[in-house]
Amino acid sequence: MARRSDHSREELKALAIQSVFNLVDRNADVKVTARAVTKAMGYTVGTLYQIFDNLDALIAEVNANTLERLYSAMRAEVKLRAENKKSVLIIAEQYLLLSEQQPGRWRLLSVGIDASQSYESLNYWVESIFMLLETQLRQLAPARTPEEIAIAARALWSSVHGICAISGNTRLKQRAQFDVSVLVTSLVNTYLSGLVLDTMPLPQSADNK
Amino acid sequence: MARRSDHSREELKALAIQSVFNLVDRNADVKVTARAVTKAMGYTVGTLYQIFDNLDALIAEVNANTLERLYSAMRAEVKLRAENKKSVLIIAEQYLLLSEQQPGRWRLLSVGIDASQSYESLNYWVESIFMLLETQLRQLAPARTPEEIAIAARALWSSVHGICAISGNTRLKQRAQFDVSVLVTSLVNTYLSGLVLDTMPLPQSADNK
DNA sequence: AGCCATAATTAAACGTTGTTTAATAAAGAG
DNA sequence: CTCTTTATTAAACAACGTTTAATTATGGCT
Repeated sequence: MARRSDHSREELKALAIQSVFNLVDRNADVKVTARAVTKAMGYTVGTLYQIFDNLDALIAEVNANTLERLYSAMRAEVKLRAENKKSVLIIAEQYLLLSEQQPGRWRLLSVGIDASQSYESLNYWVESIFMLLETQLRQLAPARTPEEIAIAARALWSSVHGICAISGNTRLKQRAQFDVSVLVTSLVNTYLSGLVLDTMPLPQSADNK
Repeated sequence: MARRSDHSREELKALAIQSVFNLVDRNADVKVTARAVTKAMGYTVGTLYQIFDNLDALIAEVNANTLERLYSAMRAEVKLRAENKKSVLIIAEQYLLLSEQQPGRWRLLSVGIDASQSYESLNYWVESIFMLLETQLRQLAPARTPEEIAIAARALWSSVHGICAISGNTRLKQRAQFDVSVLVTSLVNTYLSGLVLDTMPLPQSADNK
């Protein structure tokens, strides 16, 4: 059952990524293990290490793929429903949609963010999303400086992620638990109101180490 | 080297928790493993399972301990510096302080939140912090309904956590990275401005799917 | 065609993890 | 002093990421 050369190295990479998607889409809580992935590919575990340096590298590529799709969806929705609804809220809702409708992919992304590893491809798409977000923030609050806009974008992104991470994972069997979308909407709307209405400037980054 | 009965069951529990603190305080990135903890206690691995159901149960107790200390610190600082600075910002800064000055304990808490397990003791202290936060929010925005206050508290808590989680772990070697405290301050101040100034009500939880 | 070097694939192994089980050794009761 | 009980340990288990050695197929060469 050895050597098939059915797939080129690039095909194997894509196959591995697709296999991870299949695994976590079928069961969001599944452990994405090296043997499980390669078995789903129709190979044995060793093959993974001919394609990737290690399992984390594969997960990073998967996450980059997820972020790319997320970015495209955000961009498309913003273009489609411009003037209709606040664009920043649309962007946030797309992130929320990912965490709700593809929880497996989102969970992979969520733990990957903490992984302390900074992979190139990952950062590229995060930066892209930041740029998209900053563009909308600039339109919304033209009085703010570029640095204030950059800070706002990062604060918003991290906040929406935090809401999804805590309220999404904490089992909702808890009493008086609020829907995640309510929290996200509240955060974005209220923060944006403050950004537009408040005359006090945001703190300068000059005082950071 | 067997049976010492030097410690009662309760003492062993406290010893285990303290050992975990010692481990992560010495090195925030260390893997908290069953064998490492019991070795630090002066016992072998099996002893852990006579005290706790499993390793996660120990970590949950550690996290409850961390949250209790955090709650006390928040409460003390709010009382101490009342009228001086916005109390909500003080509360947020205490969370930030934990993540910066005791990163090991914070990391344990951070991954524990995603653990999908809801331990009693953990939830108790989270609820306590929420109540403290809601009290301050009520004073700050008396016009808001109790539900709006509750939503604001959860949105703020999750957001501050998200900022610490993303900006704290992503290696700051990144260009143009902003200090975590700047992001937290921006988020809290701007959100609070919106909460006070904006006349639009927060979204009701009735209109969500 | 047939052989050989090269490379892909696998099987097996290593060290480490959480957890369980059987063996050991200490403490208290009679 | 012996016996029962129980804390503690040593050893084992399965699963994990990763590495190594053994296979097996492919493509080039004569």
